[in-house]
Amino acid sequence: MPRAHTDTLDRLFSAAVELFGERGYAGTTVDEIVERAGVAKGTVYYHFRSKSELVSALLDDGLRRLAESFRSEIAGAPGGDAALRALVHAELAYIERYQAFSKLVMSEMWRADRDWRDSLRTLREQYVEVFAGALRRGMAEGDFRADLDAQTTASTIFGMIATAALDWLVFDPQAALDDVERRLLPLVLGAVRAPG
Amino acid sequence: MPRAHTDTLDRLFSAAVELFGERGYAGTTVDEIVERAGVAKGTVYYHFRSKSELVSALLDDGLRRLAESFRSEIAGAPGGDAALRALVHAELAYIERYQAFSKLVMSEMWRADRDWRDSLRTLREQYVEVFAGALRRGMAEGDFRADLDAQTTASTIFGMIATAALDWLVFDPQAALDDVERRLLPLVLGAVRAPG
Amino acid sequence: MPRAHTDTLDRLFSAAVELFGERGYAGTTVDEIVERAGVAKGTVYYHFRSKSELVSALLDDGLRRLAESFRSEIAGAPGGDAALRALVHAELAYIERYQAFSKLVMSEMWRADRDWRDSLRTLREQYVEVFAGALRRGMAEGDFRADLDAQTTASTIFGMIATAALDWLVFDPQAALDDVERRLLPLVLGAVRAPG
Amino acid sequence: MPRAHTDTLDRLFSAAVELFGERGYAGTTVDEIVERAGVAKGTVYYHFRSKSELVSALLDDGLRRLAESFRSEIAGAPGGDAALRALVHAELAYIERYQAFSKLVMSEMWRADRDWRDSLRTLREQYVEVFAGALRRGMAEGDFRADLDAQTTASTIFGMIATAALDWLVFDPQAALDDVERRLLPLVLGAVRAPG
DNA sequence: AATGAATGAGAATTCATTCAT
DNA sequence: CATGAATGAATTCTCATTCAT
Repeated sequence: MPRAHTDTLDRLFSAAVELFGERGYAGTTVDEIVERAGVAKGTVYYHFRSKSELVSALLDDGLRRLAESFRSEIAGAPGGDAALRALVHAELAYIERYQAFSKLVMSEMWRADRDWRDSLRTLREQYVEVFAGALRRGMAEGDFRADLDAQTTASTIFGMIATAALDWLVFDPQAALDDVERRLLPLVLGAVRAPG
Repeated sequence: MPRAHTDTLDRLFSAAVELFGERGYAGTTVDEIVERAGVAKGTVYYHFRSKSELVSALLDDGLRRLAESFRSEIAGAPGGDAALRALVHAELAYIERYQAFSKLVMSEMWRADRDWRDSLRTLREQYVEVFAGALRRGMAEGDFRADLDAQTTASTIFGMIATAALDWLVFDPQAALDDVERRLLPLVLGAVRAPG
Repeated sequence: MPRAHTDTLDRLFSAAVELFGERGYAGTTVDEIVERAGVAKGTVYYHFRSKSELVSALLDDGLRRLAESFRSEIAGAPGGDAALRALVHAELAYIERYQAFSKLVMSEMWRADRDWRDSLRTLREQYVEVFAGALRRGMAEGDFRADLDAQTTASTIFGMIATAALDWLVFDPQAALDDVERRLLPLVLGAVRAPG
Repeated sequence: MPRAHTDTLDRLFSAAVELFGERGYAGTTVDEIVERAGVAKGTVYYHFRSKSELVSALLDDGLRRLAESFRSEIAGAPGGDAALRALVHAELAYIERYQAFSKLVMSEMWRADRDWRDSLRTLREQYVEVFAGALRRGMAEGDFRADLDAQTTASTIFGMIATAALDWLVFDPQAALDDVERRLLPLVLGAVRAPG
């Protein structure tokens, strides 16, 4: 029964990402994960060499999903401005859908000494590159200011969206995503648009 | 050889904040803290009921410092625009000076079930209020767009500055603070300024 | 090498009861227990939430054994007098066989603020009730004085036997149980028998 | 001011005996003692070499008091029977007055490995000897059974009274001492009196 | 005579990992 | 594939004791 395998892994992934998001990597125990997943403790070590390999797999998985989400969102955008709007929407939607994963990433991003450090670096490079691409298009089209440094602007805007989204989820959870987007979008566009 | 009370606590605080910033709360052991502080293990438990109470005290202390820094920075600013520039500078300077504390705050801000949850809430409210004040002045003076929601804009801009600063410290540490500020300031001002 | 579940718990129980009997609860370390039991330290915490829960389990176990021992002893006794003789014998035999447990109970019985307080209360109620039953039979049959208060007499006689037995074990260990019983029985019977 | 010294020691003694009675020797910390006594921690080590020396001093003190109480009580008793009645009264009164000390003694009496083991042995020998003296007088006068072993009977009766008294204090504290004595006395006298 | 900050060895508890089934 | 009892090193926390004041 091939379903069984996938099912077990899915339960493990969901439980792990939720808990890591809530309590952080070091603050989450394997016991808590297996309890929430409803599987036995040995099962984790049947599928993964260690706790840190579990988190690596988790990051790689989430990373793949984020990249896909960004790429498909930006695909049909006619210009840099439209692409940036689409990315704001995509990032907010992603964070809403994968809250736990997003919290995990924001909490562990600045750590120095982790085994899965590289997964996070790759994650960051990918999304920064997608944002930077949209920015460069907008600059080339004259919509965005020409003096922007695409790289740093990209990571700054990514962080701006991420903190706004998490702030909303944690401190004002009953607000609608649409409202958040409506308030955030002018700030993002204002930050990069050419004046006049 | 008993030390002066303040000295012992200072050493403990410095060591703890550095390590928590580097490795997170759960990733840091009390042994590591006391070794770096050069005090005995019992000393932590003489002054604090537990490891988590040490973090609370740490947060309260850093919070006080941040609020002071903001208030003194903003004091002489002639208007909303100048105040916002001053706050960008102050936040960057604070994060550079208290890197470890800043990482700690960013890592723990989104956690749900921590003992020091309240300290973090208070911290957030205070700095959001300072930013919101500057924004309201700028809106009243016509420099900033009139349709801004001061609260959410404030927290978004704070997060924008914080992620930019941490990104710089972690991924591009040899860059100068001045450069970061020069690249960041137009984005922040563009985000809130009235067009035209 | 995992052992059968029952075996591990048995070894833990035996080791713990011996040590608690010798040194008291607070005077016994978990390290000493696991060393004597020949298991790893984590095993205690796999089976019990804490050291104090181990004591509770121990008390509940010993309590069950004592109740069984009393009930089977008294079963065939033809009258109150015979039942009381049987109980004296049963209690002495129990204390000789479960010395450590008995010392533990006598040491902790008068404590106010323990986690296992309820286990001890139940223990006391059960044995007092068995003694009181025998006393009531003897009173109804006219062998025992009619003015006895069955409850308080029961607990007094239980304590009388217990202190005599422990005194013997601690201060005169080479004496035979038979001798102790021979010297004790007239005192017990004299205490309750109707004169004449 | 010579009062001060005595006062401090008194507070220390009271606090220590109460806590040792409630929680046992090993279960009581020096911190708890000094907190209840309202003195600083160093004070204990100014007056005593160690925690175990404090308990030794405590035992010696209580022991002296018990011996005095017994001796004065028995002094005017005309015969063995009257002396035994007086001792029952004295022991009950002592336990009521020095509850904590009594609990301490009963809880630690059966331990093997204590520093102050000898103090307890001496205590036991003294009170057993007083009871044995009364018994011997009663046997000589023909009031008590001639086949009693004075030593074991003495310790048994002491334990009988002690457990009855503690049982009363712990499990039925609102009862009056007089009632306890009235119910206990016939049992004690019945245990040793010559029949007929 | 008394204090209380500081100590560090030792005790309780946690937790990632292993392995026989 | 999956289990869960067992492990033991690492970790948090305790507490009797010291000592400069």
